[in-house]
Formats: sequence, structure tokens, C-alpha cells
Amino acid sequence: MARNARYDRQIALDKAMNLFWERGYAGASMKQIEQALDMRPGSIYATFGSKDGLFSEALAAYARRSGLELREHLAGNSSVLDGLQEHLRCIARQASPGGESPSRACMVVKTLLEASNTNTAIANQANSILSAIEQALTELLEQAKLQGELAPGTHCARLARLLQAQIIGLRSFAQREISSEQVAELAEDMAAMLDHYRARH
Amino acid sequence: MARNARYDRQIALDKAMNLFWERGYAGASMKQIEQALDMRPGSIYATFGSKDGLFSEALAAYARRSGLELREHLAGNSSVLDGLQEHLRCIARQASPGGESPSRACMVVKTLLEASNTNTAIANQANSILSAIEQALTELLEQAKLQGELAPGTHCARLARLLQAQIIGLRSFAQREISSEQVAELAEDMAAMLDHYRARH
DNA sequence: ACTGTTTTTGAGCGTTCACTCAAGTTATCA
DNA sequence: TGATAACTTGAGTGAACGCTCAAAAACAGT
Repeated sequence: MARNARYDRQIALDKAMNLFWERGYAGASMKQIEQALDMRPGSIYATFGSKDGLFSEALAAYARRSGLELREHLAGNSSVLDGLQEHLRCIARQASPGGESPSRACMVVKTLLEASNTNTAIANQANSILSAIEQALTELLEQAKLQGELAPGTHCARLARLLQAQIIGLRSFAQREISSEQVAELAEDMAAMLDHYRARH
Repeated sequence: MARNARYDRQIALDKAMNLFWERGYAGASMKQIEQALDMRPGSIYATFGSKDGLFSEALAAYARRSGLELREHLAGNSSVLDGLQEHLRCIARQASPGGESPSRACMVVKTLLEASNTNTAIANQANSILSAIEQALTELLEQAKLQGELAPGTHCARLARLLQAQIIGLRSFAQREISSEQVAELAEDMAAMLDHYRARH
């Protein structure tokens, strides 16, 4: 009865995510978005409603992608702590200069810092994502404690927050003009810090 | 022979700094700046040249202020490491919800993340400031090593970068909707991490 | 008080912003 | 193949952007 859309919603969303990740919410104009998605304004607004709506979906897509990445790193290691340390090193590799990422820093953190006092809805979304990540890390660490990897007295929620702050610090630090070697060293020092929470044998 | 300026340059700069710190570069419009400084556009442009120029001076003022704060915390402690730990705790106190700061996050980091792919000049300035802080921390730690506070084998430049990443992580994390108690715990955990680098007696 | 210089003022400049919608185009199904 | 419904198009909307400048106002020195 009717015509099909010329664009794949997921592909368009991915392109939008990359642009927003690189330039931020205010830094990406609709003109640039039109060019990146190869879509005219009418199509964009018919599909995503508004710039806010598009950004919101792009941020959600980014969070989904990041979650998958963490789970992959964990799946590669039988030990939770080893997996988390591998995750830190992998972040350092991705966040090194010359990488193909739109930005070395985390899009959620960029969003949180940009939107906190200017766009409540978007800031709330960033908050929710970080809260969910904290929760996931806490559960992961609880599991590690049960398996005897972590010292029995470990306060897992607290360690999860420390770990999240480490990751935020690592990725934001990597946004500086700095050598990939120094970023790798930083990740290594953070991984070493995790060792102090291991159970003693 | 002529009229004096009605405005104190430093006071105006301070107000601009607070607005930019709160809302970011793009998030603070000239209209809002006019209102915050109680100055009309002509006066602002005569004094600071452009929005970029004003922001640049405001960022420099912020960096100066932050440097003074660190030196104060250090002066209060005879030990360098104690001073740095006190500094972490003080950051946590300032970055707690309900504080009077325009933003819990660091203005330099906010600027770095916002400007990195949109405004080269401003991003370079943020980079320089962070580089100078790293340098200052390195020298501070070298001094601590000479005084026997740090383990003799400590790689001070590397520890300085780790410390900077901690501070960036702490302050960015604090931008989340989170209790002041949890921010304080996070600072405490970071301070504890510094203890691992102390010389053993 | 007058003069000379500087500062302040604010209407308004051109541009860019996010966004709209009537008209045109195209795939689908009878 | 023609009718129909959905999608695409892009010129154009009003508002907000950073910024300018001629005129008015205010002080310092004579």
C-alpha cells in the first residue's frame, strides 16, 4: 500500500551517535546532522521527533554498545577482576590518540558535564545510565566476592563507585593531548590498584 | 581628562567565570553574560574583545584560583602526601551536593570535553592548564620523594598523572546526583590509594 | 562651568539556529 | 497500470545567536 523508508533507523542512529559523541549536543548542528545521516530535515523530524529526541536515542544506543563491550571483556576471562583489569587496558587502547573513535572521552560523561545545568532531561538520562553502570559493577563485584576473588570485607558498592570514577578519570584524562604510552601506563596503575582489593591467599 | 570605567575588571571576570563554569561555553549566551556582569554588549566587547576572549580569561582566572587552593592545602600540612590527601577530601567537600559552587565538576575538564572537537583554541588552553598542573604535581612528588615520604623507586611523573586522573574522576563523578557521603567515601578511597606509594618504615 | 576624552548604551546588524509543511516522489497492492 | 498511502524534499519560518556602532552620558582637568 505504501512506500518503505529509504533509511535504516539503526544505521542513522549510529551515525548520529558518532557525531554527537565527537561534537557534543550543542556542538552538533542540525545541518551537520543532516549531512552525516544523509537525510533532509523533514525525514529526521518524522523519524526522531526533535534534536533532543535524536540525541536521547543516540545516547541510549551508546550506553547499549558500552554495556556489550564490558560484557565481552568479562566473558573472555574466567575471573571477574581479571576481566575488569582487561577492560581498563582495553579502554586505554581505544582512548589512545590516533584511534578511530569519535572521541577519546566517554559520551555519557561528556553529556553529563555539558547538560547538567542547561538541559535537565538529558542530564537525567546521563545520570540514569551512570547509575545503572554503578549497579551492574556492584553486582559483578558481589559475584567476585562470593567466588573468593575479593577480600571478604570488601564494600562492593563503594568499590564499584571507585572503579567508575577510575574509568571516568581515565577516559577524560585521555582526552588530553597525551601519548598512548602514558595512557596505557595510567590504565596499568589503575589495574594495579584493583589488585589491592583481591583476597589474600 | 576622561571618565573612569564603572566596572571592576576582576569582579566582572569572576562573575563570567562562575557563569561559564556553571553552564559551559556554548551554554552561556551573551544575553546571560550581559545580565550576570550587569554590562551592556558594547562594554563587554570593549573590555574583553569577544566571547572567546572573555571565556579564555575566565578559564585562566579559574586555573589561577585552583592553583592557589592547592597551595593552601599543602601549606597546612608539613607532609606533601598528607597535603594531597587533604586536598582530595577538600575537593569532595566542595563537590558535594548543596555546595555553593557553580558546578561540582572541574571547569577545565568541562572545557576540555566540550571544546575538544569544536573549538581548537579553547581546547588547547585547557590542555595547557592540565599539562601545567601535571608538571606541578610531578615536582611536588619529586620533593616528597627527596624528603623520604615516597618509596624511593616511585615514578613521580607517572604517579602525578594517576593523581590527576583521580581528581578528574572524583570531580566528574561528583557531578552525578549522588549523596555527599558517597563522594566523601570516594575521596577517602582515593586518599587510601596514595598511601600505597608511601615509603615503608 | 566648560571642554575634551572615555565609557556606556541599546537598537539593530547579518548569520545561524532548530524546525515546519506543502509539494513532489516512490514503492506497494489491487 | 492506476490508485493510494507513505516517505522525501528543501525553501522558508521565527527566534536566538554573537556582535557593531552612532549617539548619549559621565567624569577629569582647566
